[in-house]
Amino acid sequence: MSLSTTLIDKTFDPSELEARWYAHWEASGAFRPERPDARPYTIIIPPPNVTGSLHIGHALDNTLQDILIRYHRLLGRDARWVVGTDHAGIATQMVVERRLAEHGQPDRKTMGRARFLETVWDWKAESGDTITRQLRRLGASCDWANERFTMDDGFNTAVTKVFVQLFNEGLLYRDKRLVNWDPKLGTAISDLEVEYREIDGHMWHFRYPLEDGSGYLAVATTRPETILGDGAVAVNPDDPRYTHLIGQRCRLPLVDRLIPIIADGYVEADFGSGAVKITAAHDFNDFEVYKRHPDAGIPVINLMNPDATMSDACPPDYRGLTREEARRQVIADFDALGLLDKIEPHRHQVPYGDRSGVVIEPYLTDQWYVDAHTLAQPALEAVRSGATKFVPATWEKTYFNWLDNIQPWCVSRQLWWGHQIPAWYTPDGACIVAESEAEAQAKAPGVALRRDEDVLDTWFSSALWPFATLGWPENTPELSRHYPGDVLVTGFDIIFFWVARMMMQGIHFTEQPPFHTVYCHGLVRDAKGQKMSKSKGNTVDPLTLIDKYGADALRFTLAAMESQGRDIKLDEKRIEGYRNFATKLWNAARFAQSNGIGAYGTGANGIGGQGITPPAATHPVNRWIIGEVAQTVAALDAAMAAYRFDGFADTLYQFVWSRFCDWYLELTKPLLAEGADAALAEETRATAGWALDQILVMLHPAMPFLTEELWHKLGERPHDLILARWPDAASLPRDAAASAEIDWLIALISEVRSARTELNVPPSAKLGYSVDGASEETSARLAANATAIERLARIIPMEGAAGQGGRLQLIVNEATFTLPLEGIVDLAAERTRLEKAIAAAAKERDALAGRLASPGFTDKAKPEAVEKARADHAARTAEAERLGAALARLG
RNA sequence: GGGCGCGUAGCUCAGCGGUAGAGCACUGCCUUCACACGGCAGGGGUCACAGGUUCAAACCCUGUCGCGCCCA
Repeated sequence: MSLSTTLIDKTFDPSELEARWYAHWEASGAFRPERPDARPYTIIIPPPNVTGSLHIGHALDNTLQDILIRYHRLLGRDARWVVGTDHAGIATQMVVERRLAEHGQPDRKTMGRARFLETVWDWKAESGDTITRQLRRLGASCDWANERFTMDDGFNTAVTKVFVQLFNEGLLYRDKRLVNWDPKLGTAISDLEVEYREIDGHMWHFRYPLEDGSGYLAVATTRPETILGDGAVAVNPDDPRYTHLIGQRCRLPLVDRLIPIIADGYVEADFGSGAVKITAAHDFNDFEVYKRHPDAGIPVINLMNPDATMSDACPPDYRGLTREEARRQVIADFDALGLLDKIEPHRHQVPYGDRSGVVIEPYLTDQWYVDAHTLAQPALEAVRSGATKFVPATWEKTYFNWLDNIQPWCVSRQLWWGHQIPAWYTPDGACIVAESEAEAQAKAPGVALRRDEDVLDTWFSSALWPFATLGWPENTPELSRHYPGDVLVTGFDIIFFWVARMMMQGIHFTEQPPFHTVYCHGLVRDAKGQKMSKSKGNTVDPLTLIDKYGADALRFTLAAMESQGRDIKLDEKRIEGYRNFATKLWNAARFAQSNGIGAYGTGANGIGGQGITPPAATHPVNRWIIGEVAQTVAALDAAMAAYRFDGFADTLYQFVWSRFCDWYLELTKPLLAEGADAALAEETRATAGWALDQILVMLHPAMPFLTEELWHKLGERPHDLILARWPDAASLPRDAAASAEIDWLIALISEVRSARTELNVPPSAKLGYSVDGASEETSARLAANATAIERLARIIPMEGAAGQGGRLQLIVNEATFTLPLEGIVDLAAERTRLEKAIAAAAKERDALAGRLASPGFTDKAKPEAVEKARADHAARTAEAERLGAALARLG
């Protein structure tokens, strides 16, 4: 591609230039320039699912990260955005299994583990670059050259080492506990993968005959099928209805088993019948009760097979039935025995697998657990001490709450796709944990070993992402340079998944928290505020939006709407508006180019195009815009330091459109016109070129494509914009006198325009004016800015005083401007206009007077506030007086 | 049941102690030599409600009402 300067086209086509620039940046290594002496700046991407595709939440998350990375790269930091994808165990395995079914191929079990895994790797190879391609469309300037994957060899080494070390430290162990079992997927799943749905169910009341034949105990349950596994009945110790039964036994119908009646505070007397069946193997609460009563002899009976059909532990009649069939059968059998007391409608929470959509079964199995409670303590301390900060800080509470109550973390999954657990079993059931089979074998010479078939929870490996991506467990230069990272940018909904686990493992294995800041953004919702979901059909595809409006417009929209974690209601109108903004800048650059304004410091003077130091401008408008740039840079720096992406975008929007385009370009048109002072024109072209360059740099983090294109269109450059230098606010000159003059000029022009419109003066009519009470400074300014005033306000000075007829009068500071409008102006309309202005000034004057007179204000308020009130009061008083005089002159 | 957050212009949202802001939408005018994806000007808010603190409250405190989310 040619980087030579060319004329800027009349139309701006985002798609063409986006593809061109992205390829160029990536090929030229611009995403990670060699900066060995610079301070590192590191962001670790929350790795997207390798077989997923980019949704609008990713677009937000990665836009924010890219803005941070590009900003810091422009600041000269050794910026690195570590990128890669997650193998996403369950999700990916499900996708592949579904594809096999769709294509009529043998299922997983039929084809066997080895062939199935080959199929998954094939699928990963085929579809795995979809999401990374989409990230590129967005403009994400990641370090692709070092892309990682949570199942690559290096990761496998890291995962194995972590597993073995935690095991050796006693922080990882095998245990038989209840897990959330997904009978459809045939695996344990995380608490976080369980969603509770409100279901209209029933509360069945059954009669359990007392052992001594003295009657029945009514037991209420929502899950009759688990009666077959009951090991006890519990009542509240303070429930007078049942105290006499505590310690007795009752006979479990259908099973004909005697079970104890125990007392436990967990039972609520006024819920159900006040007597709760205890099925330790199928209910989390019941399991806790069981553990609290070790002497009660409560049996733990696993009623189900892994697919949730009834197991051989049930009486013969129920074996092989599904959960649902068993429920119906149990109810019918109780009814037949006359032991069904009553059925009440009952709305309750039922756990469902968020991926499989089936009811989750609390299920007693052998699994591997991590002692999360122990690992959580340093992770909590890191945030308490401020070593890691949440932005906004309110999310710390969520983090604390979750880690404070964390349970042992079940890390084994009955899947094939994932890191296989490095544990081997001897024929007599002994378990050997080792980094390799050879090592395991060495510990048990001559014994046949069988490897644990299960794999690790995806989050077990994701937790290592911030350091394993940098080469850990090797002590690589990359690791020492880029770890810990600077900021993790993620949705608040993922604090439990990502943040907490990365903090726990990061601190345990590297002794440092993996990032000093966690920025949590909100969810992207549709324009009505509904959460987007495929089932609702209200999702928006970021790629479609990019096609329609350009990546820059989408990025800018997401940044502008991101205000510290609040959810974003995405309205396409907003994107359209920022597309218009991009077009505005494009046209401004086109205008600049047609006026001989180009890359600052290139061409004849050839300073090299760095454009850091502004030209030594003499004209107030040029000195003013340099000061405005300085102010803008400072505001942008402050916004970035505070992670205020909305403030960053808004500052740019206002500066580019409302300052640079609306005023600077308009005010300098006369200075560039034919016949204007040549030296001044040259100065103005230089200043405009410089200011435009700074705009491109400042806007680049948010709109990288458009700005890079214009950067090159405007002149020969020694380097791409992506590698330019961010302006230094402190070193830019600010001229208070020039600012005051231009502010005055803008106020004057605005006053005139406003009055003209109000009095229906035709826009084309050029009016004469005279001025009274003008200070020397104002007179000088009027003379110096005569051309701009004529052009933008369409008024020219006239000889002599105004006559007695119709006239338009306006006040700017101390001066009164009179525009005779004999026959044109409607006297009544002008009177109304002046009266309105007087009323406004008087209202403020009186309010200020009231405040100044009120007791306490002058001695209790801050001196600055008092001073400002006095100054404002004086100004409003004078304004009202001058307007009053003007009204009097109308006659 | 516990916790968090939100109610500011028609819409979407900033502002969080010193005279109410932005974008979009709306109204009027403008085929002005960068841009109609534009220019100029304008209308529109008792900042949910009720108390309190303060010289001063959209902003701090308490309560009420309405909405949302998370955890159990």
